[in-house]
Parts: sequence; structure tokens; C-alpha cells
Amino acid sequence: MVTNIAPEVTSQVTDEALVQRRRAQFVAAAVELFSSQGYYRTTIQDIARKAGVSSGLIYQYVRDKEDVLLLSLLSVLDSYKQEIPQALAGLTDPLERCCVAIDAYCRVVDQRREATVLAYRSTKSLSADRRALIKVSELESNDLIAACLRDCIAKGVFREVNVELVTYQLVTFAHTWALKHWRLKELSTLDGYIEQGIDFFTQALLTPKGWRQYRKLLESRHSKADFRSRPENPAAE
Amino acid sequence: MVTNIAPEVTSQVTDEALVQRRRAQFVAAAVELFSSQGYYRTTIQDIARKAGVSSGLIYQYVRDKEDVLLLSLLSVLDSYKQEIPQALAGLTDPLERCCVAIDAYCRVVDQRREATVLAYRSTKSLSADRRALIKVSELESNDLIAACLRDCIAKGVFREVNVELVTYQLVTFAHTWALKHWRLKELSTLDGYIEQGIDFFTQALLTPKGWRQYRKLLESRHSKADFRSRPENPAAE
Amino acid sequence: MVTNIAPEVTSQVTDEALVQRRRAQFVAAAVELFSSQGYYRTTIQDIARKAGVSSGLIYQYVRDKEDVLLLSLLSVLDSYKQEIPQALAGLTDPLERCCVAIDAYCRVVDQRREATVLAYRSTKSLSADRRALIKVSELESNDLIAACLRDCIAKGVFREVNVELVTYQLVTFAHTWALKHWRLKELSTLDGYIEQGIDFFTQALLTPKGWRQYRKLLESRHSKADFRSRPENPAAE
Amino acid sequence: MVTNIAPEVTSQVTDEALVQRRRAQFVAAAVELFSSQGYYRTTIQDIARKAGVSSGLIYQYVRDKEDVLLLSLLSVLDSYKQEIPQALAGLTDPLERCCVAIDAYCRVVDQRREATVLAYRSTKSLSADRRALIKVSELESNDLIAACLRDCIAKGVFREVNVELVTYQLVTFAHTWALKHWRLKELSTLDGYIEQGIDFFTQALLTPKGWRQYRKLLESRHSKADFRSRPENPAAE
DNA sequence: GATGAATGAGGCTTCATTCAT
DNA sequence: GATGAATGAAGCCTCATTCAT
Repeated sequence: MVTNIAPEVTSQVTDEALVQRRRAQFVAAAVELFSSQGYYRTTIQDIARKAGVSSGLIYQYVRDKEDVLLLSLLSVLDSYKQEIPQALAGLTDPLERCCVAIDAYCRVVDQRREATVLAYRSTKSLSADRRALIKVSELESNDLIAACLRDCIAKGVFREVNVELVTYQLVTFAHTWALKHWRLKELSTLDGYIEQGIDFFTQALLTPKGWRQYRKLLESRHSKADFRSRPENPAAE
Repeated sequence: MVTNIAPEVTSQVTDEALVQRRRAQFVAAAVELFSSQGYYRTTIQDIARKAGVSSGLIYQYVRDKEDVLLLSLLSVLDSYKQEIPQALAGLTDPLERCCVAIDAYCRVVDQRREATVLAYRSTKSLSADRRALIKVSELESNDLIAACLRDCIAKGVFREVNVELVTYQLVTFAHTWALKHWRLKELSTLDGYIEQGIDFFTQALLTPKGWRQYRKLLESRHSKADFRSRPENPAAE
Repeated sequence: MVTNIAPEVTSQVTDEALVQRRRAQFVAAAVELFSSQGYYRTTIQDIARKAGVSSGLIYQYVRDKEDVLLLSLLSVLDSYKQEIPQALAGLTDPLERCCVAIDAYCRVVDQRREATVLAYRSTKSLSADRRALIKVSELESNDLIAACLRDCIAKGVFREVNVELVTYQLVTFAHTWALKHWRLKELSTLDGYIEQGIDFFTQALLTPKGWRQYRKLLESRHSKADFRSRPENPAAE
Repeated sequence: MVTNIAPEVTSQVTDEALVQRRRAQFVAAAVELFSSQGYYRTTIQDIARKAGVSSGLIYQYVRDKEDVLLLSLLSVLDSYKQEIPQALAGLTDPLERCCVAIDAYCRVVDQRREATVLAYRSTKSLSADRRALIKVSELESNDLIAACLRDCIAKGVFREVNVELVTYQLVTFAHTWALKHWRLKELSTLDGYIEQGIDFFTQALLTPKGWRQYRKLLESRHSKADFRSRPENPAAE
């Protein structure tokens, strides 16, 4: 887990490896507690207890409780930035990359559902300067999606749209799975949600040329719109 | 302002009209403070001061601080449920109603931007039973959008899609204007945002038949996709 | 007890009389505790307990613990400013006034011995802006002494000396009774200490003309250098 | 620097020379920090950092934080006891010795102004048994002054006064330069302060016989009452 | 001998809630 | 009905001290 993203959060402890390990330990406990009880209802004692250390120790690694929140939120955003590139690795077709990116985003969000909600709840609890770090990180992960869109447009697969605005639609779509899970889980499975979303977005964005590629893409997939399962040997199919 | 939506919130005061007036007074102050500082950073004293009453008085009208939050969130959701039907009043064309509903939703959200963010931040701070009331209210306002969608589908203007899932896309689109305003305001105006959104959604949903109606609709409007300005007498144009 | 000397110390409570009463109550407890245990070893809980109130209440009347210290120190300095003029009331002879002022100063210090030590121990624990208020108050009480000196010099009773420097010698003489009481009490009584001091200072300051007046003054007193006991009717003696 | 004055302060380390060196190192750092920030606001970590050692090491040489304070205060008092005899070395005239002692005392205090204030602030923070050691040390340095006084009286230069009481006047005079420096520095230079003081004290104490010697003494000095600059060869003048 | 990470008790301060007026 | 002074529980954070390395 990345926990030195924020150089502002400085530690009294000098051993860098230890700092990484301890922070990861605290953040793991904190994300869980913040996610389930909320930031304000979680005490430093709670975090210390769950992390199996004394409360004082935490203050050797962060300045204050808000620092713990900052590191926690950054670790959540960071997990997005880890998963998406990993899912895209080796893929070259712009349209496929775009669909896989959305798929991957939705799946990380599903895995870290509570943490995703936490980001929406608690970012405003940060001071302005700390919040700025979150914004930077958010823009970076947005850009993973935006790059896929731009590529599709450049290749004539998608029509010319405002990339950043559409990026927010895609990102928000992924987040919504977490934010409205209480209702969505009654309406659909995650797979169904993703399938419906990709259907919707492609419908909104594909050019006629793009449509031909999209149909080919679907054929090469085992099941429609399941962008996890890559054909092991597409040529053989 | 509706402040007796929640029958669970009972008052020690018997005069019903007074209860309504006082609650509206507290909630107005509370929404403002919760929006700007957050729920936990706002004290009952703050609210009392801003409302121009004593802190003790608040406890004659609510059981505890969480009740104030509940009423505040309900009042925000309620404003959505007020504005959308009002914008739709007198309109009969399904496609137009759908576009106007989205337009209206985005505009209420814009007017109550901070309050919209508040709903995302603080709903989870409510106890489960209170949160259930919020969910009911949210479903009700969602249904205003869903009804428009269903109508369009029934009339063959939109293709057959999962109405509730698409509803969440539309609702989330409106909310996103508030949630990501720090970035979106640099990318677009509210009008541009709405226009782009409606363009996106129609593209995703319209049937060939729907397309013909959509083009007609746009012609009858003063400017493309500005669904506020209704032609006074369309026939005359 | 004066407890609104410092306008910077503002209260959340509006009733001015109550503010005065409560602060006096807290300060009385605080001075006693600070004097015996020191500022840092005394907790707000200690003060609250001794004052018979809850710890939270104190914070309705002061901003923080340092405010309690400020008010405590001001109340000590204030007692000097009360006692000296009172002792001087009705006296007109410059030399007598000077001796009585010293006598009175030593006696207040004796009565508030621990509190006087407190002022030396804890003034530096105040923030610079609060310490400035203490300095102003100290200069004011110094001026009570300085005025007597100036008068004596103007009347030719004392020789021309640097008034402010000598004032510090006199003031320090009084304070030393408290500061070094652990030793001085073994060397002398308060009366003896005062007598010796006045003898010392007059020796250092009197002009030949002053000497004549000094001898007359001593004769009119019941016992040498006891400047408390004023002859009821000096002419009768 | 003397740091084994207090046999009660025992060390876990056996090498006596090392103990001396380490303690001197800690005390130097501690005096500086205690003087500027106060005892309670200074942490052991602060001292360790400034001394360039680990915090744990300090506890190999003292029992607790109060021991550090004790050693610090003793080192301050000790510097008085070093300077005064050094200034008196070689002088035999009782009156001159007395004046030089006062002069020297004021000058040490001036050099260690903050440390002098520290002694007043923090002696009462010591436990009774530790404070007793301070008192002993204080009496010892007082005795350096008292001896000069006694000598002057024996030689008929000063009148018969209570030596210990007057000693406190002289000692306090020196300390006051530090304690009230915030004000005194606006009223006088150190030289002016000393000159005024010696003028004052001689006035108060000299016998007629003493006066003759005093005038001779002043003549032999380069500038009036500057008791630092000894005439290299008085006979030659 | 020296290090510095770890402990955990303790204190200041806040604030929801009560209740006498 | 309204006030606002009073309560006291609770949490963040500090820091003297210890101890494994």
C-alpha cells in the first residue's frame, strides 16, 4: 500500500521502511473503521486497538487524526490507480481498452465499496491543503479513463465529445455502484450493472465505424460484455 | 418547507403550526451550517445562534442533534421533489418532459449545491431507521425521473432499457454537478453541462422514431437544448 | 476582586454580574492551587472541584487555562493596587506616605505570600500578549511607590535619585519577603524586616533636611518604624 | 561545570569522568531550553536533540526529568560561586571587595539573565528534598557577599546592620537586573544600574570613616564606580 | 554504553443535553 | 413556550519513561 504519497505527512520516525509498514498498518485499520463508522465516530484509540498498537504510537507517524484520514483516502484512490493499468496491460485495441477500463473501475469500486463511499463522505472533512492532494490524485485516476476515451476518438471509434465531461460520467457510473449499492444490489448484479453501463455508453459514443469494431469485440468475448475474461487465444476462436 | 415528513420526529410542543414554523427556522440555519462546515463541526449552539433562538429551544422540537440532520436532509430532498414537477407542469410531450426533468434537476442541484454535497456526506451519519426515511424520499424523487423515462419508452421514443438503472445515471449526472463542481466549473458552464448531458443521454436512448421527435423539439426551442425557455406559443414560430 | 481587567478575556456568558462572580470564584480557587502546586501541576479539574463547579463551566468564562492564570495574576497585582492607596488615605506628609507605602506593600505581600511567589514563577508561562497586560499592571502599582518618592524629592526630603530604579529597589524589597521567606523568617519577623528596610532606605535617601523630618516622624509613632499604628491624636502626645 | 554537587543524583554509568562530561552536555542544553521555554514546556526529547544524543541516554545519567532541572539550577547557582571569588582574587581592601563583589554579581546575572530568571521560576517545581540542595547552594553564594559585608563592618567602614538581611538586599539587587530586565533595560545600562546601586548601598551603609575610604577608592578607579577596571599600578597614579 | 521505537496515563477542551427560572 | 447557564462524558494529543536491540 502506498502511504508516502503525501510528503506533507512527515513522521518523527526516521527508518523509512518502518514508516511505510506502520502507516500501512494504521491505514488498514483506519479505512475499515472509517468506512463502517465514519471518520468522526472513529477514535484514535479505536484505530490503535484494531492495529494492535498504543494510541501514542500513531502520533509518531502522523501529525494528527486528519493525517490518518488523508492517508486513508489516498490509499483508496491509489487502489484505483493500481487496478486499472493492471487490467489494461497488454491490450492495444482502443475500444477494448476503454471497455476494460470501465469494467475494471467498477470492479475495484465493488471490492472497496465502503471505502469508496468513505471518500465521498469524508473528503470535505479535510483541510483545504490536504483536500488539494486528494484532488490531484483524483485527477490522475480520471486521466486513466480519459486517455482511453481520447484514443477511441482519435481512432474514429467514438464521436467527438468533451472528453473530461464524459470521463466524469464514466467515473461517476463506477462510483455509483458503491454510493447507491443499497438500491442497485436489488436491481442488478455487478456484472449486469457493468454490462448495462457499457451498452449505454457505447450507444452514446460509438460512430458507425466504431459500431463495427464493437460487434467484433463482443464476438471475441466469451460472454457479452464480460470484459474480465480475455480469450486466451483469440485467433483460435 | 416540509418538516413533518418524518412522523418519528415528535415535538414537545403541541401547536402544529408553531412546530412547522420553528422547525423550518432551525432547518434553514442547520442546512447552511452543515453544508459549509459539516455535520460534526456544527454545534447545536451554532444552529441556535444562526436561527436566533436559544439552544434549549431546539430540544423542544427535536429529540436530538441527529433529528436536526434528518430534517435537514429531508428538506434538501424535498426541494428536488418540488422543483421537478413544477418545471414539468403543463408539458405533455414525453421526450420534452424527460429533457425538462433533467434540466430542472440539474438546476435545483446547482442552486443547492452545498446541500446536495451534504446529503452525500452525512446520510450515513444517520441511524439506520432515520436513513431509511431518506431512502424512501430519494426513491420518490427518483421516480419523477423514472416516470418520464417509462413514458418515453412506452411511446417508442426511447429504446427498451432498464429504467431504474438509467434513472440512476440521470440522477447521478445531476448530482455530479455539485459533487465535482470544484473541477466541472473549470470545464463548463451549467448550461453547457446540461446540454452535453442531454446530448449524451438522448444519443444513448433514442430510437430512430425518437430521433425525429428530438430534432423537432430542438427546433422549437430558442437555443439548442435550453430547456428552461419554453416557446410561449410554439405554433406562432 | 477585579476580574474584568483584561478585556481580552471574553466570556460566552452575557450577564456581566454573573461573569464577575464566577470568575472571582474560579480565580480564588486557582490562586490557591497555583500558589501551592504551581500552574502546570494544577489541572482545570482541580480548580473546578475546589470552586465547586464542573470543569466545563470554567470554559464558559475563559478561553483556556492560560486565561485562568492571567486572571489569577492580575488579581494578585490588583490586591497591591488596592491596599497601598488605602493605607495612604488621609496622609499628606511625603515622608510618612513613603514609609507607609513601603510598610503596606510588605504587609500585602506577607498576606499573599504564596501568590506573590506565583507571580514570579508563572508570568513567563503566559503568552506575550497576556504577559503585556501583567507588565502594564505592574507598572501601575510601581507608580504608587514612585509617586511617593517623587514627592519626597520634590520636597527636598530625599536626594535626587533615579526614581524608577529606586522604586524597583523598594518593590523588590517587598517581594523578597515572599520570595525568600523560607530563609528570612528565620532571620526576622515581618515587623523587623520592614523596620530594617525602612531604616536602610531612609539612610540611603534622606537629605539633611529630610533627617529632621524623619526623626520627628518616628517620635510621633508608637513604636519605631511601625507605620501601621497611626497616632490617633499626635498633638496630645 | 559542576554536575556532581548533588550526590543524590546517581547515575547508572560508572565511569565518573564520563558522567561529568555527559551531564555537562545535557545541562547545557537543558539550561538553554528551560530558560527560553520554561521547564514544563521543554521535553526530554528537546534536550536530547539539542545535546545531540538519544532521549534514552539521559536516563542513564539522571533518575528523572526533575533531576535534570536540579542539575541545571545548581549549575546556574554554581556560576555565581565561580565568578565572584574570581573577581575578588587579589583584592584586600574590604570596601573595594564589597563593591567588586556586587559588581561581579550583577555581571554574572547579566550574562546568565535567562538562567537567573529560570531559578526564580522553577525552583518550586522541585521536590522538597531537591529544593533543599538549591537552598544550600544559595546560602553559600549569599555568604560570599555576606563575608564582604562583615569585613566592612569589622573594619568600621559600614555601620552595624543585620548582615543577612542586607545581603538579601544586595543579592536581590543583582537578580532584579534579570527579573525586571524588560523594564530596566529601558531605564539604564548595566553599568548605570550597577553604579546607581553601589551609590545607593554605600549611602545606606557607610560610616563617616567609611566615607573617606570610599572617596579614595573612587579616585583610584578610571571611571566612577566601574569596578571591573582595576588600576594596573595604583601607586603610579 | 547508546539508541529510539513504543507505551499509556493524564490533561485540556468541546459540546450534546438538561433543567431551573 | 423560551432561555441559557450548567453538567460531565469523551476524545485528541503529549510526553516521561522503558526496554529490546
